[in-house]
Amino acid sequence: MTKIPGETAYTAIYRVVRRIPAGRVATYGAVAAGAGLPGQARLVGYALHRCPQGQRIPWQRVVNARGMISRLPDPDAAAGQRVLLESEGIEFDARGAIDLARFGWHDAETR
DNA sequence: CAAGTGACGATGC
DNA sequence: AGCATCGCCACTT
Repeated sequence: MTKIPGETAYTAIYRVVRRIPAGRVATYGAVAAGAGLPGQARLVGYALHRCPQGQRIPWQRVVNARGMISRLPDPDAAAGQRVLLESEGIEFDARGAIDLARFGWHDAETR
């Protein structure tokens, strides 16, 4: 991952999230690692929390380590995210979790 | 400038 | 197995 001086961790995170292909999901930790911030999963969540719509970040493809959707004080938003992911081909189990072993995305280049 | 907070994760109990 | 706590870092008040 090319480290650009002056770039905040946020931008790096957004870039990684944007690289997540449809039909795949990445965990906060994986995104953090890909962004050059190993162990800083919180920063990823924080960055996505701001939800920069101007960059159209597919934040819905980022889930926690259990493959479940976090945040969601809004049950409506949760359902929307789930449906959106399902429409991309992602399958949820009875617990509402995603099988990371099959849908978990791992950066092949880790640039 | 100091303290609090947060879409998480790992560990302890 | 489920809950409580600490750690990590950036941003807000």
